[in-house]
Amino acid sequence: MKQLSTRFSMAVHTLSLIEMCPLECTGDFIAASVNTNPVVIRRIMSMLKKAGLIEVRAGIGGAYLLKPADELTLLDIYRAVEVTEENRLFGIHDHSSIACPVGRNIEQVLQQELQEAQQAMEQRLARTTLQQLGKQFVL
Amino acid sequence: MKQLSTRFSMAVHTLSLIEMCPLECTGDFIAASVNTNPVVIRRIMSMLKKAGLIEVRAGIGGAYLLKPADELTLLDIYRAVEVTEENRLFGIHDHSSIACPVGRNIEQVLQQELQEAQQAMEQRLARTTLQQLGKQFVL
DNA sequence: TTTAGTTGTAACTATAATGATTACAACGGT
DNA sequence: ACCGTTGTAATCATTATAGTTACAACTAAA
Repeated sequence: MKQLSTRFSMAVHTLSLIEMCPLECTGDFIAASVNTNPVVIRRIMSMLKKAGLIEVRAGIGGAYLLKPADELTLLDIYRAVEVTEENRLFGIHDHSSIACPVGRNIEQVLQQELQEAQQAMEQRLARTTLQQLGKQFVL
Repeated sequence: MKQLSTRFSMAVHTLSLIEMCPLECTGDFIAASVNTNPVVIRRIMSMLKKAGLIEVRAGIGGAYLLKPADELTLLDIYRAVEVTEENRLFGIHDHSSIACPVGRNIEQVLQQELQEAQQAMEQRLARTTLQQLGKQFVL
């Protein structure tokens, strides 16, 4: 199976840099640290801006956090860049046969279970802040 | 972002049917209940067989569980059909700049965090058995 | 006001996973 | 031998991803 996209990790990388040097790191600078194309970073910054996590200075360059780093969790970042339909991580096949007891119930039953599994993951992400991550970056 | 593939939910559906009528439901029968092509089901049954969850009767048709339904968890099924590189759900960008404090640490730091988030999800899946699901199928 | 550097997007590409489908060989009970 | 089934290869359309080029819009500084 395919892994979740690297947008999430690139977004965390981006925000970590913005936290450390709010007004200095341009899209090109971040792209060099992430080692990707600047447009990829600009797209991610655009999503972070839409989610209300950062403010970007058009023309002049640089960005800054709209929330203190100790209130910005990995879940906030995850939700900003990894958006799924109905906010559901797991895909469930539909149009099962209603003539079959399993087919007629599987969607609802699984939906409940998988939702809880997804929440377990998200709650773990919510327990880590950008600030906590920053402390782990060895200079 | 894209949701996780529906192989997982189709596998749960398949195993639920096998539990209810072990030797009767052929690939074609299951495919009709799931409402997909029989080959899709055969591929999933092939993965479940490789994972040691079922035994399939070639030629004659039908299958049966190799573990009691109250010992077969959603995590077993998930691991049988949703296989990622290194068993990691989250993708992390690599080749970050080692000249940057963030770039040189981000991979390891995030790897640790995301591994724990993944485990939180998997532990939740491990708490539900196929038997528990079966009780929820209203006749 | 011009210039240089930056952000914001659209457009295009290559790659890969997914799910569906056809085709056919191999199997096994009747 | 026959018929229904499993096993698997091959192909296809669709879609997300990440990279890339191109260019308009913005802002400060010269």
